Amino acid sequence: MRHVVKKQDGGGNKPLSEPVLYILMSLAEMPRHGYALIKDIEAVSGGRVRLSTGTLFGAIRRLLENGWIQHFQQEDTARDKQAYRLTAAGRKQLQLELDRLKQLTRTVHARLRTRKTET
Amino acid sequence: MRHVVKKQDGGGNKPLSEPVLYILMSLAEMPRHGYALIKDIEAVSGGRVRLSTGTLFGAIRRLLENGWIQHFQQEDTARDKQAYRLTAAGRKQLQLELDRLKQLTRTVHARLRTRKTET
DNA sequence: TGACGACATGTCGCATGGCGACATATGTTG
DNA sequence: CAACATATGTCGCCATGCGACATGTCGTCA
Repeated sequence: MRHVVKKQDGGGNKPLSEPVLYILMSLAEMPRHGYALIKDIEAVSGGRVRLSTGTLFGAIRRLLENGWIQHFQQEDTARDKQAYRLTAAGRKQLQLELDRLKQLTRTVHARLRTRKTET
Repeated sequence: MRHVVKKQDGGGNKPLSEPVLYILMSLAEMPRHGYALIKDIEAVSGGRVRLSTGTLFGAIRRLLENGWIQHFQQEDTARDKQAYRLTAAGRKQLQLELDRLKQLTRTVHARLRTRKTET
């Protein structure tokens, strides 16, 4: 008997993880498939963020379940490429995260200079 | 026989978790004990971030091991309060995280407006 | 032609970490 | 004294990150 309570996030309080944030960010520009995401994220982060496929496809599955991204059919779908695109909900989440990030940055910045005690 | 390879982070590439970031931020202002951290973080985040003690003391233990914070003796140590203070290393990490955050914010901001395809 | 590297998608299992629930004790106040 | 805030800590579940492995295609170059 295990009532596994779905941790459904109604309020949307928890911060996005770095992989998720980068994926949404990448898709905000244009639809991409998995491998392209890895390459783009590596490029846009200056080589610092390199997603492993384990991370990527796990995150993609959850994002699809969330409805933050969805499958996207490209006209020139050459091979087995499955592109994804950001949904309106996903874009909204990204915007919210950006706001959170800005707020956080301001707060940290302030705290780093308001040192009250010298040691 | 399990040679558990210490994931010692030489480069310092991974982002700080939200709890850790807030703890360092709070201690950047002044030394505090555990309970005071919880209260301060809740206040400074506008009530959004409420650390559970499970999260807090786990994080504190790791931060002590890292050498990013250390015990701090208050003169008026009334009871069993154990205060912590940020070390130079911890302050440096917080500064690095701030830089990372600023960079990230800029990038996300840019991507959210450079939409290349309309759907 | 065969080998190699880039492209592309996916699974598995381990370690880490967040967090709710619980346990305990003291100080404060109506 | 009852109730609540202060204060510190543990335990166990579960979600997630991520390296390792598996598999297949495509282009190209010796």
